[in-house]
Amino acid sequence: MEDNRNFFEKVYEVAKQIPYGRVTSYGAIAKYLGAARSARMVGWAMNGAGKMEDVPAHRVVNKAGLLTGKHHFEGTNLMQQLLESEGVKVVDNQIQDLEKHFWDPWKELH
DNA sequence: CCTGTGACATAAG
DNA sequence: CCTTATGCCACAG
Repeated sequence: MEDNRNFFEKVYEVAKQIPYGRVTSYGAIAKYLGAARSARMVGWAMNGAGKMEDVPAHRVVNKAGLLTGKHHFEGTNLMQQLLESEGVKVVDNQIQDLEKHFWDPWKELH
C-alpha cells in the first residue's frame, strides 16, 4: 500500500491509535515516523488534526507531559478537561503520573 | 531557491 | 524558575 503518506497523514494515523486514557509526546510520534528531530512538524500537523474528530490531539503533549498545545483548543482548559475526562490527572497544564499514562508508539507498535 | 513558521527538544545563563 | 539561543526538519508562499 502507499506507505508514502504525507508526514501529516502519518501523524494523524498514529494519533488515532492512541488508546483511551493514554498520552504521548510529539517527539515519540516523530521518532516513530522516522524523523525524531521533526517533533515540531508533529505539533504543526496537529493544527489540522484539531479539526479532525478522529485525531485526539489533546492526547499529544510535549515530552515533559506539559499541555503546550492547550492554547490551540477552544476555551482555556478544554484540553485539560478532555484528558481528565479520560482519567488522566492534569495539574497546572502538566500531566501527573505521565509514565503511567504515557503511550509510546515506538514501544507499542515497533 | 529562499524565507518564514511551528502545539519540540535541548542547552546555557 | 525564568528567558534566550540553537538545532532540527517539513511544509507554505
